Amino acid sequence: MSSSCSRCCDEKCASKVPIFFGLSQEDLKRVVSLIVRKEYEKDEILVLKGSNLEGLIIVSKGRVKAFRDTLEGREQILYIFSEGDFFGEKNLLQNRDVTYTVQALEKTHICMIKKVDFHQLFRTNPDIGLKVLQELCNRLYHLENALESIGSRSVEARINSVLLDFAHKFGQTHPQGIMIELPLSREGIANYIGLTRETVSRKMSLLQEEGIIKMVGHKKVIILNKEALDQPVI
Amino acid sequence: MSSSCSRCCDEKCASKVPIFFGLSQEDLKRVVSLIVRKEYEKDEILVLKGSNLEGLIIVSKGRVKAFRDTLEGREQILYIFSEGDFFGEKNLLQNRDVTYTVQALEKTHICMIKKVDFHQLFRTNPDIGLKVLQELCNRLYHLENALESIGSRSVEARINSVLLDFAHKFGQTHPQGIMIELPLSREGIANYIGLTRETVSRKMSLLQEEGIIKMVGHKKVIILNKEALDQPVI
DNA sequence: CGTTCGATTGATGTCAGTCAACCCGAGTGG
DNA sequence: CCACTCGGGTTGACTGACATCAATCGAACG
Repeated sequence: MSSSCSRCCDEKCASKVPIFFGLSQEDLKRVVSLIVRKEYEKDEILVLKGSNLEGLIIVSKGRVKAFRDTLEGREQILYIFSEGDFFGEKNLLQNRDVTYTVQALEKTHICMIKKVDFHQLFRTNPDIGLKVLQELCNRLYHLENALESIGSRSVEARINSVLLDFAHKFGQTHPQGIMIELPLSREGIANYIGLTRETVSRKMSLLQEEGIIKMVGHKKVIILNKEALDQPVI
Repeated sequence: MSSSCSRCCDEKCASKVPIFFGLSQEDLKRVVSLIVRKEYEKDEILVLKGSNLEGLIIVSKGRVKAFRDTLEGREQILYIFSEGDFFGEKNLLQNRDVTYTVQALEKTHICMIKKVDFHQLFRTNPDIGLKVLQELCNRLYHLENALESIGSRSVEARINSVLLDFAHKFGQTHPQGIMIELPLSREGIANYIGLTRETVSRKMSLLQEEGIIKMVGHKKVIILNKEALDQPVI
């Protein structure tokens, strides 16, 4: 837990996280000393909806999904958190229970800062509060966009927007366009945008036929024509 | 603008707003001195998507809707803000343009605090930052719920959840149940939950036939059986 | 090479959207 | 006080797109 390697990882973790950008060396060291690390295997549950979380959790490696079970029995995926993202902020300030279940999509490392420690940090470094505020604004922005595109009745628009979203978050430049390592299965994508896996499958096949994307196996996609995805679909 | 009446209204305004709860008398007075008031008639636009907003806007009387125009030409309503709610926070901290258009649903009074003034206030009263943080968490919570219910394919679930939402925000106790003064027309409700006005109409008629709600004119609804709306709908 | 689980494809049914007609209540003017 | 008008709300018939069910495929792993 406190070997020199994990410590170095901690520092890397802390410095990767936007909310700690701009901290002095000493402050950063203090943050690192407060961090508790943990690892999760694929499919492991990090937190369960309705449980009480003892702190703020920052993803330092890997990807997780945050979702709720709908009344119909589906999962509604709300967020995909990856390197540098954090969650658990609602519990930090208010004494709310977690409002979603978080599950690892792959092997994942996290850092946790306990509630009391964060409060302490917050008091001595008001800038961190500002950073958190900004990050929450970003998340609001993300959700507003998601709501707009899901509220949109056009299924194509939803698919396009989720592909662009993934390209933005996980895309790598590639000779033919943008290569995405998909964080979710077809079913996962379906649960993200409120469709069935079959429909997602069909629509993605269509996009491939049209030469807009190219599937590489099932877990990778190359976006060949990004502009086409941005076009308004009626 | 600074007659004794409007001043008294200002104080009422400031004290009604959760983010100013817990301020000392002097601080409250300072806030009041910074407030600029404005009034809007029904249907007037308060801010236009993409424009730049000079400050934080607090609704002190009336109701407004925040929406975006979708690619399909529909409005996607994101929020209904009423007494005590604020918006414009994204512009306050980051230099983002407004991400939605805000329009008055009825005659509305607002208070505005300029960006610089707010920053000043923020520096001398860090607690306000915490309050804003909490409020943003609430809004995240609201959007997550909205996403869950819109993402849900069940149309009934969407209608039920918007009715419960309105009951929570605008409901008055009534001998027969909860009376709601609807902030939106059928079309508005449809735009809120991603349906058509006809479907909203049909489903609400159904709910009335089942004895779960009762419509009073077109603008009021009494919820007779709140529990039924909470039931999982397949 | 075989097994397994996810992805795809096909056939069918259902339900919300669309278009169109009609209703109703509020406001207006005779 | 009633007739008229107008805009939102309701209702009906039809259509089409997505869900559903079922069969098949195929990639990834041992």
